[in-house]
Amino acid sequence: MSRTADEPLSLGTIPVSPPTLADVAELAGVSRQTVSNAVNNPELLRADTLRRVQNAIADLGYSPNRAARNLRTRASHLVGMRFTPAQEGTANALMDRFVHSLVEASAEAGYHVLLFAGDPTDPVSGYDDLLRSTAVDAFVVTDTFLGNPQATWLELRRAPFVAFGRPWDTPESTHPWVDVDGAAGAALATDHLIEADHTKIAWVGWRKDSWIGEDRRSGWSRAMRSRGLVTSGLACRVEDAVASGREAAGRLLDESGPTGFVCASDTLAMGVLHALDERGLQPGRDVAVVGFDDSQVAQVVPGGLTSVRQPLEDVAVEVVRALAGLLATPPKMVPGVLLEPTLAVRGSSQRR
Amino acid sequence: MSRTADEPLSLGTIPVSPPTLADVAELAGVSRQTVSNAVNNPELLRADTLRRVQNAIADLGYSPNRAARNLRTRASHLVGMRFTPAQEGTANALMDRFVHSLVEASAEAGYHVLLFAGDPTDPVSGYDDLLRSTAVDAFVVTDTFLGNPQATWLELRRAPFVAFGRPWDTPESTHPWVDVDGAAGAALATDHLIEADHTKIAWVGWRKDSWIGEDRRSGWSRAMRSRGLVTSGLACRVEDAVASGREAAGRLLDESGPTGFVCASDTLAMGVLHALDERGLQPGRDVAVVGFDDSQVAQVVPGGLTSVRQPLEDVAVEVVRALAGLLATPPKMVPGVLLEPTLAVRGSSQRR
DNA sequence: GTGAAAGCGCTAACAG
DNA sequence: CTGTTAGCGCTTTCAC
Repeated sequence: MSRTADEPLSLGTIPVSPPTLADVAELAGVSRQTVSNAVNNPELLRADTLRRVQNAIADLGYSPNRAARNLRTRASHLVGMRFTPAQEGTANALMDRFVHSLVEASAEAGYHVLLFAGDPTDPVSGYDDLLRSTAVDAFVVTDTFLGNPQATWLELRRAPFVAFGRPWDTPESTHPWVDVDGAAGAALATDHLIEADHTKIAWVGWRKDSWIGEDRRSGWSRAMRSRGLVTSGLACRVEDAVASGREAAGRLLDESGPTGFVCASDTLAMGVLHALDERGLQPGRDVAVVGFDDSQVAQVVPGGLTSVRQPLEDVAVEVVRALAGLLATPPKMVPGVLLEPTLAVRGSSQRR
Repeated sequence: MSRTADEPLSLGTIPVSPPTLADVAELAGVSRQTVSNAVNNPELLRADTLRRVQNAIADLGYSPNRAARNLRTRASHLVGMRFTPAQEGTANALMDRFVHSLVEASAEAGYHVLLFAGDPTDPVSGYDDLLRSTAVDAFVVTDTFLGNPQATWLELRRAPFVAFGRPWDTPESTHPWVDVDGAAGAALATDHLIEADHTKIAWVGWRKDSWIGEDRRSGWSRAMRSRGLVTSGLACRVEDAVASGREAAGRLLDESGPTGFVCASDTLAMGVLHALDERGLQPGRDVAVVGFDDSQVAQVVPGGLTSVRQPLEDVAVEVVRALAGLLATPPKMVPGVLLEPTLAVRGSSQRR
């Protein structure tokens, strides 16, 4: 069952072994090294030699063996990203949209994205093995909802990584990061409602232990105050779930009678829509609602849900840019990058 | 245990070079091969030797270098999956849910998932390079909405792959596949409405060139006919978009007055909800609606959208099982696997 | 500009 | 059971 002399045989479903540098060299009548140069440093070759080699490469359908190249260059051209299951019932498909963008942006920089699972209870699981086995060149760290132990851990190990999300809890961190200005987003949403003559605008946000949540909330309160509008009695902090948003909206409606809601997530905003629905109030006409993240839910719900949209495509591009900087020789450290969100205006915030 | 004399230096952000087999061997006082055996064939070692080696491995934090192992074993333990951007405004986050499951299922089988981008206009782009550079051991092919040129292409190259989706257009294919019985799902939805005493149940489906769409449609018509219910004038085929679903539902409502809708997707079902909304009809109470795919939209839309749910976790497990079979020596070909969907019942199909 | 030699870290085959 | 030998396919010196 072993490979004899020159005959590459098909092992199970695996096709004949692909051509190697040596095969190309033989066909082109040059040495292996010259083929390598043709691939990696074409400017070193004489024009006609180069063409001859390139023809041989094309004829054979040669592509350098990744494992061999990785071993030699000590680089895998892979970026690892932990991909934990989104909890169901949450409108938060944000990460998925980001992954798509990341895959595309990485491809342009010559990188592939390696997804790995991790024990949800251990924020650091999965990284260690990939790092020690040099399976990836760097990581993209995303799940920074509550603090960011991964960043601290990776920094300690001097592993190259870029975070999507600021190091809220560790301001002394020096790793590259890319983030979206949540406060600006919430302010954008609030201003949008204020311009439509709303004055009692409520905030439905996340538990206080979420840095992101507090950031977004600050945008709401800043926008309100800058227009001289009161905020007291108009805010609440709950779990990120439809039911929580519904309850919170019901309570706020009963107690303070807001005419507008700005929410920390589309999930919460959907909860607000539920509450309006129950009371026979129509979104947009009676009460304005703005969500956050511009999920698919916001886009297809009847009437449409106005929502703050994060520029995830740009985030991915910046992440890859930072990654490329980290991995360059010498490394070029890219400082933190903060991007501005936009507002996708739909029926839930407009009188029809 | 720290490194001796020739201390590897830190290159930029790259940490000290990780320990190798030789380092472990030296520390444990055995040969490199013994360490390799301790990792790959522990049963070959004497208990005390094994323990000594394992201690050394733990002390050093050793993990086999992937590239070297890949080169030697001609396997990367990576499965490639093309990840094309989902079109926005579509409730179809199905693939994302699948990817999550796939990552988890793969991890248990010792595989990581490599995502790659591809030119959306060329269904085969991206595969070729990965295959020739032996960067992945196999592929998971998913985007089989309209036919499946990838499968044919990969089969021709004898590349190992498993498809999520049946080879509708190439029944002569012999590759492994896993799919969900769409006809059964639609029948499930239809029966659900029939049991609630609906008799005029409409079908809102996809363009006729979609095999999947026709399959699902057949489940509806079969269920209707088996109860002696008429189907004529109750079906339409449109683009998979909210607006199309809305128009189609409006037309059907005006012309045939159905009291129930079964849709080929949640996106279309959302369109139906729009149409009901416009006419002041309440989903569930006045008209029943069932979607397909149980997207997050179905879960969070006010009232909830009843939807056919594909068992994606199981699909992923079966895909990995088939993959493992393909990659085993000798390969064990797994035949096609067809899984049954379930129905997630929510407000849109129940009188409240 | 091109070629020859060396070796990245690992594991398959064999010898002891 | 353990150690020795060889080489996966590639790139990095360094001669020519």
